[in-house]
Amino acid sequence: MKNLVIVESPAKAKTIEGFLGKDFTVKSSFGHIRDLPSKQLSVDVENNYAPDYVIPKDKENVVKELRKLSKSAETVWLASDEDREGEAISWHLQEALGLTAEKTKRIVFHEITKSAILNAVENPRSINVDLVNAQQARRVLDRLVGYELSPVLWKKVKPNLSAGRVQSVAVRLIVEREREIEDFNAVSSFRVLAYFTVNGTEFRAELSKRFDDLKEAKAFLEKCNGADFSVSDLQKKPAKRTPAAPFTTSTLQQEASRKLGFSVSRTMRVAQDLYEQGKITYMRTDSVNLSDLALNTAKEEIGKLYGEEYSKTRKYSSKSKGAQEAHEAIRPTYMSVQKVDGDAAQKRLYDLIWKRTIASQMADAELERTTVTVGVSTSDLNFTAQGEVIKFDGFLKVYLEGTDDENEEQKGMLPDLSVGQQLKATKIEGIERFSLPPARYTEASLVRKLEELGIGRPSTYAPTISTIIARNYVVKESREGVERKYGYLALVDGAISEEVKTEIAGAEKSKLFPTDIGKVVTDFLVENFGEILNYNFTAQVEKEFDEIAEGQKEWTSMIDSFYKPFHETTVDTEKNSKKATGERLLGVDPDSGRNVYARLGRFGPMVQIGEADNEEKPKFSSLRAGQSMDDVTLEEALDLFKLPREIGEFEGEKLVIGVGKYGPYVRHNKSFVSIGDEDPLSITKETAIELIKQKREEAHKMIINEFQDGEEVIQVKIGRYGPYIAKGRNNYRIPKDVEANSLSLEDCKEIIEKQGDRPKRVSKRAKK
DNA sequence: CAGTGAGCGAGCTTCCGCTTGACTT
Repeated sequence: MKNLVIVESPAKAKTIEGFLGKDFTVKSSFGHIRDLPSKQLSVDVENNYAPDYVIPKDKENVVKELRKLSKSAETVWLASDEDREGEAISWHLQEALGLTAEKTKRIVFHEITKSAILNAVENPRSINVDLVNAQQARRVLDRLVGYELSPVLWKKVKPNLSAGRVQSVAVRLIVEREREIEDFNAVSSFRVLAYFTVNGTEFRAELSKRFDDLKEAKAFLEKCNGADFSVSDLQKKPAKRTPAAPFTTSTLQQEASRKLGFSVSRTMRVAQDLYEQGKITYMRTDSVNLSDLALNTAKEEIGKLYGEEYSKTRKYSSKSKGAQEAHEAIRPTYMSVQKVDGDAAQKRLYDLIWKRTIASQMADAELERTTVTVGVSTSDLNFTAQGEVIKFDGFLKVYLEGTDDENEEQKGMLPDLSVGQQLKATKIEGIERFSLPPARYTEASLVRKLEELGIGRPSTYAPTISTIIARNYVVKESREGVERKYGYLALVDGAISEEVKTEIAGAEKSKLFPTDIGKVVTDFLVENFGEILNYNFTAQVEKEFDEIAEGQKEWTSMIDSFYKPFHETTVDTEKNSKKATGERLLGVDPDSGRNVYARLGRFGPMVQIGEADNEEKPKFSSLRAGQSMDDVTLEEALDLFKLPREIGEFEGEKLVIGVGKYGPYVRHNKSFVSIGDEDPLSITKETAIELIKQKREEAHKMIINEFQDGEEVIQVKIGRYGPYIAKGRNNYRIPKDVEANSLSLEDCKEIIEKQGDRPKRVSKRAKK
């Protein structure tokens, strides 16, 4: 073999191999091939921060193969991405494969086109050690922060917690937003709207002033009664709209969330599928740049589909802070492919990417914006209305970026009007409106905020969200709003009516809420490790990484000046700070006269009666799902101690209501049945029995077939992942090509036999 | 799988960024 080319992604390897011809073998490293082992710190803080890199288990085979191939190759071309991480990947490859400088060449390209790759091969260089060192600094800093902070949390808050440069700031954003919302006081005011009809077209105008209360609004409506309305001013102004830049990872996640309702991880999964099928370019990128080839084919396509006048070639440049620009923007591989085969999600996401990319290369939309002012004969106040007419649709023909602002109103067309024209108001309304608290984060808007702060990378946005949810710092939830009353006035046909209407306020769909744990951990970290929790921390260290990359700074001395004071703080905090429990005194238990607290315990949020250092031991109870340490009342806390309770007998066995790890339940003869939304304090015996019967029926429905095999029972059942065979405590997969309904006892035994002696399924508790 | 929360102490947990599959009851 003459040439071995190593890239990061296997899909990329396949494409490039086609460009390079048969003298080149192209292989993938599947990302990083060496890393710090996760079991230990693996950074020698006594010895100039020497990192201890190892080849992880799941990369052993990759490295083995690359080592073999590189031995027989004349030249090894390291073609990982041209950013900090990519440079480090090349360096680790060189080290791990034992490559000599003579036979190794480093090449880079930003777009996967034949000319870009051939050009890269013509211009090889050697590995940029400064850039590698910047990556080592990044890696070592993250390890030191994560692996020194997390153990402090285990000691001072709760085991199994984690902290890090990225995740802890993400949680802080959510915690602080929640507190802004909690502290928010809605102010109401009266908005006045007038409806006019001209030549059969109705339009709505809003009074330039809002009134503080109903009385003022009513007084104004009384003035309007019998007044004359006329157009006092009419302004027409041309305006234009410009298309959004092509997709990056972050903007794709935001648009897929707004328009398709995809979670951040779903978007990435579907995009990965499209990428592997060669339909789109790489999906983890912070670049908005399009290759010349893409610009040209987009232009061609737009001309063909919509006409030359719709085309406008635009080059975009990134403005985001940490952008490293190793790839192109996310775009269709072939601009001429308007639709793809695949499942619905793939089709929809591709459609979004195609439209966004095409629109980014289209002409501005030209509009005419009209503002009309309507005077009132009995008042100095005016009504105004805005209308918009599209003169040339331009990119709007294809695509308009979504918005997160739920209150944005669509501007429609206004009828033809002239100054001085008399108008007749068909209706004038006074509506009480409330100011809105800041919006809670969605997954996608959190990603946007993190990107804005330069925190995290395209490959980590989705995993970061998974982590903070897995640690139970944050929950993604929908919550029902509450009914709110608002005042409403209407002036119609010379009479003013007054009403109190109701609306639903504060409803949330798939938003991120902090948990009690998230709040306690954030408060603890902000108090003790303010530097790292600072929103600018990443930006600051990034600046230093850049200096290292430019050869102006030594990476170990940068780490040293960070680590020395940081380590001292961790030691000091471990020694001197009290346990962080978020304890709150709720009041006094009337039965015992002892204090009742809400606090965070080893197993999560709980309430406690009495103190630990008292003679009488304290009593404890976990909070229930939906309850929070911040707002649980004394009464609710005392209710928690009323469980478990007996509510009667059924089939000669006791019925006991309790609340466990998986929510409220009724226990009957060793079996547990979830009671769902029923209140465990008031559920009746009849309801409980009904639920038990339902559960029995459902369990019965799961059984497709049942065989007696001597002493044992073998069942064919239908579960979440399709049909399976159950014997004793063990479950067995049914091969894909087998019809579950037609399985005989012999068939089942054969399948069980084949899958063999699997380890007996044991509960986690039993293992312990 | 429906408990636990004091104290004792062993042994466990943990980061961010680069990449894909294997596997699920």
